[in-house]
Amino acid sequence: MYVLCDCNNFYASAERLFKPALRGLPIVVLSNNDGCVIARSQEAKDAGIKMGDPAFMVHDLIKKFNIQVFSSNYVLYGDMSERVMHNLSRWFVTVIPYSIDEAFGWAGGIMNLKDYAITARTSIIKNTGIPVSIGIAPTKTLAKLANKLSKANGGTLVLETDAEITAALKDFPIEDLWGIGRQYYQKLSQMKITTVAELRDLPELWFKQNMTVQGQRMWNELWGRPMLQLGELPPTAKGLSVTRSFSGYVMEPDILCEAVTTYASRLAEKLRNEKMCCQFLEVFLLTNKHREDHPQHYPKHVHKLTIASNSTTEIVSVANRVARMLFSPGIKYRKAGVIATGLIPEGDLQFHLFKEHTNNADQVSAVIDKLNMAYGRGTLRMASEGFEKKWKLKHEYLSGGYTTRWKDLIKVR
DNA sequence: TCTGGGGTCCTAGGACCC
DNA sequence: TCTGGGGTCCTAGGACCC
Repeated sequence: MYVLCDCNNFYASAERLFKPALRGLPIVVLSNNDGCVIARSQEAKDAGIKMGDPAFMVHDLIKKFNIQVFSSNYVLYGDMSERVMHNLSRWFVTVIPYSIDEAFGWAGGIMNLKDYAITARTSIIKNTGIPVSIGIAPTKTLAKLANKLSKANGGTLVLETDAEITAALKDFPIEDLWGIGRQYYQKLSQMKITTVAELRDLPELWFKQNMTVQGQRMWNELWGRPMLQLGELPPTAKGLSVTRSFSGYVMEPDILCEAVTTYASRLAEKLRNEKMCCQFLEVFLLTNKHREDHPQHYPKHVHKLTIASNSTTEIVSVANRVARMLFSPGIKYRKAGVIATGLIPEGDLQFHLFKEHTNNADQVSAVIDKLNMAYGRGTLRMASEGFEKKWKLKHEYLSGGYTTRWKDLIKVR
């Protein structure tokens, strides 16, 4: 049986955990740049704040209901996530994180699954302070569905028999099903299909023809036939990227390069963290797609590295060159990104037949990592990242690093 | 004025090969 | 009058996830 455990209102729950005075008050967490709402406590949902609402458009609601606003604090969420995952793996075997706030797992050979799920949930909540929900079923798709239903069922739900599964599908709205997004929802609505029970009764061929093989897999999973494996540990990423919006518009190549340098060096750090090198480096620029009155420009270029690399100096110099080439004067840029693909493990590096390989660049990177590990990120960095950082993200409502920074430790007394 | 960031998988179509 | 069949690789775009 597949298990899906997820954290309820994760970011909002994590913020509230370290500010107990906020218990019962509505909370929202904003995306990077304080752009839009990406997490809400139950109270904020009740107040009418929707997922993805731009912050400036819900300003009045925030005032009216005294909603507490936070910028996203990924250091805090990442650390809390690890704690939840760790606790979860004490109860279920092969726990595979699916996102920052949920994980799949396997439950085999357990006598009374329903009681077991309740005990596991209680323990995880007690140890982490984060409320979680647990769904268990014969396939991943059904486990996701059970998880969603569990929230109105005291936080756990086990679907074991065919009768239980059929009953669960009966009133389950298709738009809440894993794998049904906006487009498929619209298409199905036009066919007057509204519940998963109705969906499951369509012929298999329909899924293949209208929703590719992914839809076909979903259909089988709904009938209790597992098509999706738990996955490997750790799942090896296909690509890594760092992309950010600017706080304002960028129109000068030098400023743009400061930002791209910063993203590129973060990317190099991420690669080294994963012990991977990239063979390709893509750089892209973006204008504000919400403004129809501005000329739009979204150039991109993929550069093939002669030798795969994860060194800060190399990645930064390539990214900078490409960014300068893509830049076009008179355009108001809003966002830029650097993407590493063609990842290979550090150990499998293929050197150049005719070029001598020196590891100077790698030594520089090693020194950067060592100093930044000891004294904090950004202690040693590339000068081309600039000093003023006018383009830098907004983070007006950032909470503390309660679990990762000594000076932010909560004082009990 | 102000609208996130990081991913995955799949398909169609074009360019090319013999 | 009538112009094949079997591939590969790459890119763009569309759908989805949290």
